[in-house]
Amino acid sequence: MPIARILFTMPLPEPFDYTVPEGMDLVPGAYVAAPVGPYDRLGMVVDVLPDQPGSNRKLKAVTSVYDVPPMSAPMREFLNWTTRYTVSHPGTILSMALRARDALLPSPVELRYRLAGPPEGRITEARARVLEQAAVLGPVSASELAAAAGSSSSVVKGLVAMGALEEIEEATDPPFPPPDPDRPGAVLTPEQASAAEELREGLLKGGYAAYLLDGVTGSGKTEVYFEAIADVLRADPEAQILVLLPEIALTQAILARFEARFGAAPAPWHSGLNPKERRRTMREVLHGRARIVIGARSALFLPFRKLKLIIVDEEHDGSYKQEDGVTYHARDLAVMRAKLEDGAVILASATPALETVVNAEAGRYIRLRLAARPGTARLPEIELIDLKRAPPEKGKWLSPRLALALGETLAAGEQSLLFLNRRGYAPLVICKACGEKLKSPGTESWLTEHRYSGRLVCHLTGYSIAKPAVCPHCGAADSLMGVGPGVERIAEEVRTLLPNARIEIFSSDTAQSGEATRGLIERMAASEIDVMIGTQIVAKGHNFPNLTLVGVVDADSGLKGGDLRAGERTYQLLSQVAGRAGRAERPGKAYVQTYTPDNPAMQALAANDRDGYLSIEREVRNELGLPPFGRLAALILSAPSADLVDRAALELSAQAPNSEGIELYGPAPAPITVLRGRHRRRFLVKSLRTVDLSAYMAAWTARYKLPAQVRLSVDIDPYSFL
DNA sequence: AGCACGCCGACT
DNA sequence: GTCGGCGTGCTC
Repeated sequence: MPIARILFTMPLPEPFDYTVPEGMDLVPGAYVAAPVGPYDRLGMVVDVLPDQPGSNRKLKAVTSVYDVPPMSAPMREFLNWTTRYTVSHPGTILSMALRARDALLPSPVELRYRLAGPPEGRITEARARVLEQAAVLGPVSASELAAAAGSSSSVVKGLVAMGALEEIEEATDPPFPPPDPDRPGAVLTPEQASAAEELREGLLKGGYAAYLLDGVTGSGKTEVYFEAIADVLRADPEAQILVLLPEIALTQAILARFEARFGAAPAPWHSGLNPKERRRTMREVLHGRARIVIGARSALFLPFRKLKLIIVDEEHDGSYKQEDGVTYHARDLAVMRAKLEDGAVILASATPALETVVNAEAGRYIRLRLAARPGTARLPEIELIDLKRAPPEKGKWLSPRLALALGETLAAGEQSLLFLNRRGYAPLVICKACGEKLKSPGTESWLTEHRYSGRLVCHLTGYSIAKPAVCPHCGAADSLMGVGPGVERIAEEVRTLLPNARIEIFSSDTAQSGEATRGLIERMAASEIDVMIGTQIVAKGHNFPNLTLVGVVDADSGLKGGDLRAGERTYQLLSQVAGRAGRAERPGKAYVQTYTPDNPAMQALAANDRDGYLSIEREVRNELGLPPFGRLAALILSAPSADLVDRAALELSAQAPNSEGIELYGPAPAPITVLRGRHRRRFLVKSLRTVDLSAYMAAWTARYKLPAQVRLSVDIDPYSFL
């Protein structure tokens, strides 16, 4: 009997072997059930080997095969590659691809009833009412039909027996309506049309290609990639398309734009789906019926049959980096997936990541530029406010210039947006009596005061306490004082400044549910809010036509903190926030408050010189051998006691293989030294671009047997160093 | 991932 | 004296 090598959706290091029962037809990629221990588990065939007659290995048999198309070869290659790249177990990566297991089963069905032939028999009043309703409602369930007719469902059954009604089975998870590429799209500007044309030529040639769609905010990137989607839909009736968006941007608005262009909403995939929606999307994807999928980063792992185009919108967005569990960057993986699928990938952004720009300049990506904003909308004028020269009044955070502009904007009936990337009321709580700064236990991280909830919260560890009445250090009463601004304090200041303005805070505290987020965005769009004060959550692609003033309260905050991408992120965030202003016919104005107006990021921002900023940044990174000019990996060890983790770190350090082009830093206390009761130590590994750093990390960690209670995690290309 | 097996604290 | 805590090891 042949032997099937099966990978299970469990964190096992390798596939297991099973015999293939007589008559079972297995191919690589087939989804199967097979016993692991006492239970049948879901697995995927990675290989089928001929019988090995000499072997007397006792193997269990495969139980059953799922009646669905097997996973495609490029998808399997992609999972293999991701396994190696992220230094994970293959089974863990497989489970990311099979998140909704019931998608492998046919859709459950419901019985529905519709009009059939002429009734044979007496038509009572109740029967007539049911038939009348059946004509109006179309196929519905017996109970719905009976309720509408004011009868009982036995009347419905009676009509079925008479042949007047017909019972049909209808899928609970119906297929998604197919998109129509030939509906009229937006009228493209000449610039958009030429970008769309270049894409079309490339896409019709087929094969792998990567594009950077580099267009300022509001330049119509979406319209351009809509045309690329239409081209791919037309060219191949089986081709599937994946559109990746940052989770926060997956709103009703973007779905509505797809629906307007293609006559049907795309299949959605994001963390907010319920199990039924999840299995529906996954089933339609794996059968190849869902043509367009729009999703957050995890949609990259859906088992498409024939994925020909991937679009990564807002490709610079930090939320594409998955930070816990298996760490990956969805943009980088999307490029690899397109390569393996022999398809195309389009990275779209107004502020592309340095990595992406460098790839484009090296010729690895084809760059398409969109410079103009369509219609009359213009990029806002950006003015730096030097806080050293024009400081706010004592105890205030808004400089006179910005305060004045807020008043003028309100008087003109227009909207303002203040941006401050600090949640809560005050980022630091200090005791006036003893000078103690309140910290999260076991860390050096300050507690933030939240007046809204009356609590002190650690934003790194999630630790929170009710604000104490006395100082926990010296016991002084009424001595605790919040220092520095958070969005709540700015809101308070604006309330004093503009008592009649309608003010709202937009942060992860006030927009905890998708519904709350949507509500805020809709009210802002409908001009029901005069001043919105938000954290970086506001810096996404929302369109507020009446927004004409943007104020950046503390542009310097992002530049602190030793993160290698801090400068780049600040630049992106600020130009995105500034880009919120004046998207419709009104010109916008942005004020950026800073203590470091001479910083290259600030200068480039004021001059609207993105490329100038990037070239400064690339010099620095090139000199230091940092990404994208070198590779970086982090390794974090954790254990319940500092002693244990220190000993393990020392041993691990001694076992590090010596290798050309590798520099090892650490062990050092990880930036969050204690997390959920575990002490953490971190290594940083820097290598040349030419080194396979994943392989190095795998080799290093494989040769070391972890002591009990010590855990290890590897993050290839870490973004946050926390 | 589950699940069983196995050694140390508070209970009917 | 047991019930049960979760640490460790195993699953073709």
